[in-house]
Amino acid sequence: MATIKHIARLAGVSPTTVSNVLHGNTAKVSPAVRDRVRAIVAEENYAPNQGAVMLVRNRSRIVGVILFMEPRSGSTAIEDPFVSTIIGTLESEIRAAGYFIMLRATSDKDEVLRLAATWKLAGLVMLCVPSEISSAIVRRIGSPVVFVDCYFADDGQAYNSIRLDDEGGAYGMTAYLLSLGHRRIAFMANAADFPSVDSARYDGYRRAFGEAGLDAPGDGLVTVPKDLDERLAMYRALASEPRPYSALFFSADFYAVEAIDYLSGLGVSVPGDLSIVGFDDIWIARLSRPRLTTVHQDVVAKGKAASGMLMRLIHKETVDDSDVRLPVRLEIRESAAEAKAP
Amino acid sequence: MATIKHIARLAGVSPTTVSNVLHGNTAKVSPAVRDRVRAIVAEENYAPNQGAVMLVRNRSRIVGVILFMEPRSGSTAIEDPFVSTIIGTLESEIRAAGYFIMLRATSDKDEVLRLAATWKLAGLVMLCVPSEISSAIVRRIGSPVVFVDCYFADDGQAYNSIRLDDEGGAYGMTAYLLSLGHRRIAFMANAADFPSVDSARYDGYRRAFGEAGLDAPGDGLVTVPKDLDERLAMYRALASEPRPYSALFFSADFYAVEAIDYLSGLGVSVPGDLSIVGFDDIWIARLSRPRLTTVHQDVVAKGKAASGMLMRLIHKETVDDSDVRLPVRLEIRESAAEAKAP
DNA sequence: CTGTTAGCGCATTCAA
DNA sequence: TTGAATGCGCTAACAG
Repeated sequence: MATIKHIARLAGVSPTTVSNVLHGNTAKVSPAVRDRVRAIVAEENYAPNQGAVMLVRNRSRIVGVILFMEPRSGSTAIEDPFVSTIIGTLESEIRAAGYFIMLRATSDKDEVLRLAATWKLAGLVMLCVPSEISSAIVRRIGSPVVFVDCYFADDGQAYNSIRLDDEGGAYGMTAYLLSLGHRRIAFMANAADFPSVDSARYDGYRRAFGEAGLDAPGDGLVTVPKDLDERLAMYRALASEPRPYSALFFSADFYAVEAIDYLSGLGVSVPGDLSIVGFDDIWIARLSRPRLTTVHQDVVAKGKAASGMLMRLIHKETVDDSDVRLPVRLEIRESAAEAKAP
Repeated sequence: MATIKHIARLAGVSPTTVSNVLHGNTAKVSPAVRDRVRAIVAEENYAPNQGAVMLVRNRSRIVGVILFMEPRSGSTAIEDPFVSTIIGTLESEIRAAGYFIMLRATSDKDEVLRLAATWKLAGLVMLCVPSEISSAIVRRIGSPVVFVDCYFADDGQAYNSIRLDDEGGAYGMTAYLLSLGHRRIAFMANAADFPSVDSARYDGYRRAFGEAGLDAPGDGLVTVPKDLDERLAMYRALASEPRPYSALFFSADFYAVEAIDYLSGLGVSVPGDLSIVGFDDIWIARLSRPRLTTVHQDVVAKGKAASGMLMRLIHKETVDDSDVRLPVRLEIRESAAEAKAP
């Protein structure tokens, strides 16, 4: 293992000089020495011991990417296509910025705190964290944190946040369904606890009814179970006559695609018998049959925004907008159609 | 930031004693002191400075997860559903073993070497690495490495490897297609350069023909372009009359699903006009219409096997089987049917 | 322009 | 049973 001391010995200079060359403090080093040292550094394949760097700077070049995990949701949320896309984008952005990625799935705020402390993390990106947790973390952590797709309690704290125009997207989709003549529209979400992505989308859903001079159905909010079997039972109930709804607006494409697939198997025609739409536009949305009408978001832009904001925070540059709301757009494909006349 | 020294001061003992308590060297510490120190450690939320630990042990508790990336393939391979599933599994397994995950996508062997050196990695898991690279890495790295889904040049080196029975799986699928009466079967892969996953699967394809007393078509190996537009052009060519093949055996579900979708849009009936099958059984395979007939692999088992083997290597335990071949099975769904009589 | 030195937090050896 | 001393590799302040 090449060390600075080792390089210095080979070059016949002191460790400090090597360190200066490595850090580009070339003003302090003669060109001849600089080139000689550089050659040896390259030749010996020198790589700094990041442990030593951490120790002396009290900071590492690691960015923690924290994936919030439901306590009981078994193994892995990473295979969610949305999550994997954002992780992929974050990886390439953070790497390009010269940092290293530590990936961790957890549901425990203390674990996040411990991770940041033990590795002296340069910063963190937190995905899909509920508000109690983000609040506790922001209050007690030393490193800069950027939250992606999180909503926060109104507790007067400052959060650096990248999210979507969830309310507006859901508003647009609901307005579109209303324009097709649907009135019995269900908003389907895991849980619309306030504040959260789902609650913001639910707000948009209700606003669309309100602005159309209509009341949202009293039973318009439907909880999607996490358990697959329970979910399939729910799909069956939604399909059986008399159909309780004419359109299902899922807050996540994943479930929408699953529902389309399952209901097609049951002989329900989508969108002939039932319109089904989603939110997110994950890449399989256009592979489903019929292709899913959904709300499109730009996940790559989201990853870039998150990593860009984090880097500015790390470098203590000013962040003009610390609550970015990325736009979304309605992506009309085939899974929603005009409501049948009653 | 709580340090050992800090804890020691609070407990009125020496740093050494605190260290002994933390490491469970309880034989050297009186029970009273032990409990007092433990209480303070918990209260102060002590977390060791991993930089210092790295420095003194010359080893970190980080496992590198390296995702091989085609040099020109743009951003992110992580969103490949197979890759995201295996990363998710690795994350949970490695975390459970008490290690941290450093995720990195790269196509550069020197970068891998530098990563291992600079972070004193405890071990590495390398995904889908071509043989030239694995050979160079294994020769020059200090840390244990487990390769997942890699094939190796016959260079006499020892590789720790987890992979599938690729040859057998492709054999089984091809035999199945032959039993349906297909003869004009194309084997569709990005590149069947030897040695690789694709070449092993291609071997299985040819063996099935051989054992049936048949010759594989001379034009049986078809290269799938990486570029989407080129791929779509190829699908069109495959669909136009006279159809060059009656069945397409894709070496990856991803392309099979894409082809089914695209060709359905062109009015080609699958499997009526053309049988299409895949390999891997990614989760969207059962969402496609028709559902994809494919070769199923157990990705979770693969992740567990990889992490388990790596942990044994890290702890210098003996590894009985350093070249694990996980079984696969034919998953017959709907996308392949009997060949039409000519 | 170059070298000497101190100290970051921890594990470990040796001494008490 | 406890503590003092050492050194891991590096950066930065300072001295030459």
